[in-house]
Amino acid sequence: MPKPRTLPKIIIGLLINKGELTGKQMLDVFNNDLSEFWKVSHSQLYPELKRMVAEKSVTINSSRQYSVTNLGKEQFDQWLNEPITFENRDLFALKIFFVRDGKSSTLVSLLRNELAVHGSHLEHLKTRYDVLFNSRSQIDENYGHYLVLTRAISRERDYLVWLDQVLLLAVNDRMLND
Amino acid sequence: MPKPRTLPKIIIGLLINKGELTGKQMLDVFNNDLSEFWKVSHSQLYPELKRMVAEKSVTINSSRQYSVTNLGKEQFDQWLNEPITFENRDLFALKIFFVRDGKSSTLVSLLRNELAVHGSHLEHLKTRYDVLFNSRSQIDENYGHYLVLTRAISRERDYLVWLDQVLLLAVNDRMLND
DNA sequence: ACATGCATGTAACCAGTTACATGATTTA
DNA sequence: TAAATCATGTAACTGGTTACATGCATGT
Repeated sequence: MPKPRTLPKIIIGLLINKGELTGKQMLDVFNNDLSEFWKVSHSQLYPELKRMVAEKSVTINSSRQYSVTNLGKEQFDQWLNEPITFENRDLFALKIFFVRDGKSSTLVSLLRNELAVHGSHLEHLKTRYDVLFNSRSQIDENYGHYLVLTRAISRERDYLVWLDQVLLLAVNDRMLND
Repeated sequence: MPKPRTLPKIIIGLLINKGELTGKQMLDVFNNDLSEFWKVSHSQLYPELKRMVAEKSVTINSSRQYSVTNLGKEQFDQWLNEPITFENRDLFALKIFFVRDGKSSTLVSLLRNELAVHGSHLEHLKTRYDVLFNSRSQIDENYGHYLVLTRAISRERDYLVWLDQVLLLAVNDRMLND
């Protein structure tokens, strides 16, 4: 089966958060707010919007502004709740981008899942490091490989710290407002 | 003009570092050593290898092992020395993967360039943060956006620290052996 | 010799880019 | 109203994926 399309979901997410938007306004969000994690060119966006109008997940009004339909909202909710696996992991940044409420339960479960996925990934990387680079000569003889592996480990460590912080905040906020 | 193909360069880089390799052996390197930064499926690799044989950047022997030609080496050297810009930045991890010598001048200049590129990118992100999120309400009202921006900033900070460390080591090693 | 598993090969399809083309709006 | 700029639209191409197909080895 073909892999699920994520661009439509992002478009709907934007419309849910920001209301009516033109294509250009969406492009601005993509290029300013989301560009670290997702890129969209206008030649990709406009045909996609046409398709989505045809599929009735969005509507377009006379001044070329798009709005999300109930069908679109359902599709988005379903997408948001699909579990993120290691292979899908790039979807995480997109999904949290659409979180409006810092103490939403969706955010907490997204964070917990992400922590689990990347925690075990870091373990895997550390194991590989111990196997491959436990002596100076192994490092010297595969220096490039050593570099990219240390980079990956450092990156994952930093990511986990960040995830932990955000999760802690979210959980505290939820407790305070119970 | 079409965007330059990088897969052939990676293949040549592997062959330069490891000598004769079969397709399967290359796939193993991709999936074990390089998977954090580049993915290749076998159905992409084999046709590419055929193309490269036709273009005479590699040769194949009777036991299906590939070797790099002088032409291939030239192409690789040229690619390695092409400057990396902000748009190209994902090439950095690939290029350093092929660095054999921890005190090579190529490594040092790659690192310096990467520091410059990501240093200014971090500045840009921090500026955006200051503009967008200087009050609690701005954070609360765009929490998802706040999250991805803090994530990007943290990631860049960690990356710069790592780059600094590696550069320091490389420079020290070069001085000691002068 | 055949069965099983692994390596290699190929074809159809899709997402995303580049390049080009048209509409619309602003400004001189 | 001409020109210029910006927004929208479209077509061709390509890198990469999925799915399917063939070769080749190894063990029984």
